[in-house]
Amino acid sequence: MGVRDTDTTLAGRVRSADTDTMCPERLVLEHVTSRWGALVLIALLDRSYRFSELRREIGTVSEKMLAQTLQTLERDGLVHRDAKPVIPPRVDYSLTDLGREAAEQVRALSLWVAQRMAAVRKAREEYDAAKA
Amino acid sequence: MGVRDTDTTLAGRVRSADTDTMCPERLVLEHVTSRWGALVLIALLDRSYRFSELRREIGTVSEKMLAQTLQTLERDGLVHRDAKPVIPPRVDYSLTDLGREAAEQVRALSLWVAQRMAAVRKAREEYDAAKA
DNA sequence: CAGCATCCCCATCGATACTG
DNA sequence: CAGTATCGATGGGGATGCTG
Repeated sequence: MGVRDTDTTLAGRVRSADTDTMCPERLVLEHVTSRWGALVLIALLDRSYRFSELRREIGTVSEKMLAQTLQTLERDGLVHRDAKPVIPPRVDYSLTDLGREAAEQVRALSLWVAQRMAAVRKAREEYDAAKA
Repeated sequence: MGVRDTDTTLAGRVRSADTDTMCPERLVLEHVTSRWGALVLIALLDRSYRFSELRREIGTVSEKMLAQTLQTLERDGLVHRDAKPVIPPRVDYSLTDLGREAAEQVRALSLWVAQRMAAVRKAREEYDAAKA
């Protein structure tokens, strides 16, 4: 998940020039369904979180990826960042109205996957069996 | 994403997947929201497609990635592959009932993104302006 | 036509160290 | 506490060539 779209590398220029394959809608879809993006959005549906709280809640995300994910979601207007001017620093993250809409969609999709997981597993077994 | 009673949120599920790569739910979510997976599912909502038709319809997908995507979706029980024993080969791809459910979720998410794209763009401009 | 096999680049992500 | 900076390896995926 790229934080900046103004990247001047060769790959970046090629990609941003190719609006057919990497349309902006696709990028947003990627931001909300990406590994950490989805987990962050779903977590924030419950309540707001501080940075480290979120990190513990998700459990396996690196500091770097969490920061990057939150910045991307904030830039898209899905997450609100509230940095309080205190020592030690305290930053609260919450969903915007837009972000709540996105998070609910993502949660619905996640719940669907969970509900249908048994069917998927069965399909896989049959597929693998038919191959052998 | 599945919620076990002993673990109300996300951390435990991801953590328990450390033995492998990630939890199976996450993998399925990735299959249906991946770049080519989402496009394939949405295309197949309209009608069944032959391999090359699908390739032209999506426009920028490589042969390799389309084949790979279709196999993954077929293995998950979302896509049905109908290979007719004729020369030259003819293979039709269509959605299973399970796949149709997934495709509708993905389409809903895509439509939401499209609808809210203006708001996202505005949020980005404000974010970028505030940074400069 | 509908793929599979191979090579290889480089973007993504984890790990580590550092800072206000 | 809440990040930023840097580096290395891992693997996704495009390009190409071949097959039934």
